[in-house]
Amino acid sequence: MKKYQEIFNDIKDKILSDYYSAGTSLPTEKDLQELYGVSRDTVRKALAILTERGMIQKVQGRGSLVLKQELLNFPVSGLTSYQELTQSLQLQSQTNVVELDVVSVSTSLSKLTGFEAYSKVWKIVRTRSIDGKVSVIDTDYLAHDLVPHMTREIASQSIYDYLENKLGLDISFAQKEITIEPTNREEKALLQSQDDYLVLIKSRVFLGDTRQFQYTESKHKIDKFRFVDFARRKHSL
Amino acid sequence: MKKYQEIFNDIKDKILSDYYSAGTSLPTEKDLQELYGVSRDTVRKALAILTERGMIQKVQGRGSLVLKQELLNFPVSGLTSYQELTQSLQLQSQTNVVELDVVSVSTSLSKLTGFEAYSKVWKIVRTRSIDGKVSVIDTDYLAHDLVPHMTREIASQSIYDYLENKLGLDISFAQKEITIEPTNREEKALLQSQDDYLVLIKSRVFLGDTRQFQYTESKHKIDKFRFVDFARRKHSL
DNA sequence: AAGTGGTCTAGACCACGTC
DNA sequence: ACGTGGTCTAGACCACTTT
Repeated sequence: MKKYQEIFNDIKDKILSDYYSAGTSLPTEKDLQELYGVSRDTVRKALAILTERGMIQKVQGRGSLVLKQELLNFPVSGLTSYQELTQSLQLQSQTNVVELDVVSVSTSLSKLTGFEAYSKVWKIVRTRSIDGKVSVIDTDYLAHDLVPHMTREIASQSIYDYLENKLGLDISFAQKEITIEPTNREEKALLQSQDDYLVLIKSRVFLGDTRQFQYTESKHKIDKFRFVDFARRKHSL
Repeated sequence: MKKYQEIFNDIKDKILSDYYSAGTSLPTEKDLQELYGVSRDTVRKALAILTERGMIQKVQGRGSLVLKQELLNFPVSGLTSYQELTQSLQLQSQTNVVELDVVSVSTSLSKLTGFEAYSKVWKIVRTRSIDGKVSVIDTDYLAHDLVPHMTREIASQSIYDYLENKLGLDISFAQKEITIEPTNREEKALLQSQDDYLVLIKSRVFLGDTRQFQYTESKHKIDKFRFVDFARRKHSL
């Protein structure tokens, strides 16, 4: 583990356990430097991650202030998988695999998904239920050359866990788009709903070496959708 | 202007103008260091911003790859004001000030907005129209002690421009939440719409010294809403 | 083996806020 | 005046990819 990651973790835990509480200041960079026995730059790297996550705010001349965490409990932002989400919130959740096939990418599907035409991809359709009620329909396309093996068993658990921990893929970044779309008959049936609209999240997901391995359309029941974000103002940089 | 900002700007412009084109590599850090006549750390700071914005991806041992920008044209993410947005997209947009008052914060309004009870705030209701059609209703609450002066004139232009450039406020970060809500009669009238739902964006916005100066509810017509985001996977850090 | 980015160090000086 | 974080430098060594 890198030193700055360990320091970040330690400070993060201390903030979450209220050892450093909201509204107070963290120790100065000089003090943290001595506390952990590292250079100032290493401390500053850890503080930079805390800043980016919205846990602290640095004010020149004053120090690093600990921010209130109340609104940040639900991290739909930042590329978190459904499985990780329900686990961290301890929700009772069930996944049902509706479809699992290998398909060839047509030219129109290529335009939508970003995958090369005529390449092979897995198509996986799943429904996600909480308290026995379907709240999400996921349609995943996975590059077949990066994910040669896939089963209903894996798809009903966490695909991300399998990709990262079994296949060792380095999932790195995503481009996402959220819109509201009219619901068709099939979607109404799957969602067991008469709502005329659903929330559609399209994402293209890439590995650390910039190869695309996934395209997903995630359709949320309109009353089950909530997106929480922490944003920093990017001045005219 | 800071050196790393200038370097960031220069590389950003070169990417946008296709001087460095998607799929190719940036010069090495050593080359950039010599090109700009700075230390390696300063180059790395500029590259870190490009990475965070999703413009490049660094791959150890290979270099900094330029990513495709196609999905990132519409930066609703990252705390951009409506005025800045319509300007950068060159949309014809009109703002109509429906209400402008000073109100005292009740206990319930305090809970919603995050402002202290019994403090004074501006309440501003505005509609935003594109091509003569209302697409957004904004309800803003601004801390009166931080913004002592407000007019219909300012509210119909850009409030953010006034706050940053006239008052010199340092707008820094926000906590945002996006949900879909049923539309009431008044909202239907303002949006000139029969839709049963609208997109609600609640945000609390803070200054660099962590004082809250704004709470906003932004209600979007459901078919006019689009949210695009670039997200990096935050491993179990 | 050579070249790339990733981490870490030690030190300097500046900008800002508080006292 | 002092203490804080912000910027910048120069150099070392490590991890990974390519040749």
